[in-house]
Amino acid sequence: MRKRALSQEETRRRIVEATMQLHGEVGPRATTISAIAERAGVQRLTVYRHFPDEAAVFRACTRHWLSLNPPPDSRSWESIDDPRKRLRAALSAFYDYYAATEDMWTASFRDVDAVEALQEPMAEFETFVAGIADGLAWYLGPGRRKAASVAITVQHALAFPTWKDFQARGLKNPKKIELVMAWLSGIAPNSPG
Amino acid sequence: MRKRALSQEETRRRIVEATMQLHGEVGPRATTISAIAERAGVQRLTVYRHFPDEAAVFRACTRHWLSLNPPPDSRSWESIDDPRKRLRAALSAFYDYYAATEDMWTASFRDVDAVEALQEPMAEFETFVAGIADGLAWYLGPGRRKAASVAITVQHALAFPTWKDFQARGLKNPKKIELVMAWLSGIAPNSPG
DNA sequence: ACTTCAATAAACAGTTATGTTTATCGAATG
DNA sequence: CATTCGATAAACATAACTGTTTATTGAAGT
Repeated sequence: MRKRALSQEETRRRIVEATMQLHGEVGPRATTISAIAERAGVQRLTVYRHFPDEAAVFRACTRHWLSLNPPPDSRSWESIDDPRKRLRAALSAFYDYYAATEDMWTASFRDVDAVEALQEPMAEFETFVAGIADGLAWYLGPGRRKAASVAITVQHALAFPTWKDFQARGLKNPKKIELVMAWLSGIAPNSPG
Repeated sequence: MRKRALSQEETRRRIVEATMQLHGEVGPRATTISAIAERAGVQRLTVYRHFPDEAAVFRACTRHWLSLNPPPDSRSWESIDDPRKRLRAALSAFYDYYAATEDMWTASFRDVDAVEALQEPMAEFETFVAGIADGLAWYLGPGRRKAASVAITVQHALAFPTWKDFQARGLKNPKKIELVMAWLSGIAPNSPG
């Protein structure tokens, strides 16, 4: 059992790949098993042979897509001491990531309420982002009185819909970062860094 | 011809009302003619008798909903001379409006790409908001160098998705306004007002 | 009283999807 | 060379929804 298992893997891969494409193009909500089978060039029954139902395909798709498009790794900016430079680095990493993965995140945020299988990974991602934002905000070290505003601003700045709004208003990524930094200087003008 | 025309009007009203409810609850995309008929307590054929197709029902629904839920009127803050107080008043009006109409705007922003009949009114609303934002930003009178950042910040602040994000992060409306004002003080700290 | 016509009731044909069953093909495996 | 089994092919039953047709009912209009 070698070639057999390989070609089976290959079929499965084609199904997951087709699902990924459709999720990016029409969104998870409008992605049907029929369309997946057609796109993958297999029979509908073959999809059912590999996955019990739509939710299972979606889960496999999410896993695979995340392995191909890993979110920014906080280690890449943790070595930066200056809190403002560190925040810039993080914003830059996230905004580049969003620019490269815009279609999928647009579709996912739009469809998350309607597609049950999407809710857990999306909630996990939002928790991940919020955690990073809180860490970055903490190192900005504003007074206790302003900590909440700084944290919320950084959370808001790191969120995909905010990037998307900036993008729609014609801001390039560097300008987006400058804008967020300017906002923060209005809240905590005397913060270190 | 009196009672006849009235009861016909009444039937039409019930259809439009049912459509409005469904748009707020499940969104325009998932609102079917079958569901409208059922909700309105009429036969499906009766809906077709009043409206040629789904798009026509949606147009009538949009018109009626906007007449029941008119967006903020700029006249209510134009008399305020202080540009920052004026901005606060406008933000307050929009944020109260969004709080009162959250469901409909959430569904509309989510479904706009998928529902053709929604695109024109949504584009019109966004143009309306952007125009108000630009007016408010102009009166803040920042230097030429910072005018764009101020305008984009005010546009962003007045947009529904921004209100929604603040809301999801637990900010009450007054806090939302304070946050936006703090952001602006970071861009144009020496602006008049 | 008689007519008009808005709305009901019930069906039709067509589309698109789901999930399942049965039979067959054909290349990899032993 | 015979067998295994992943994939094909084609059908079935089920479910929603669209848009249309035909016939009927019953209150409003004259």
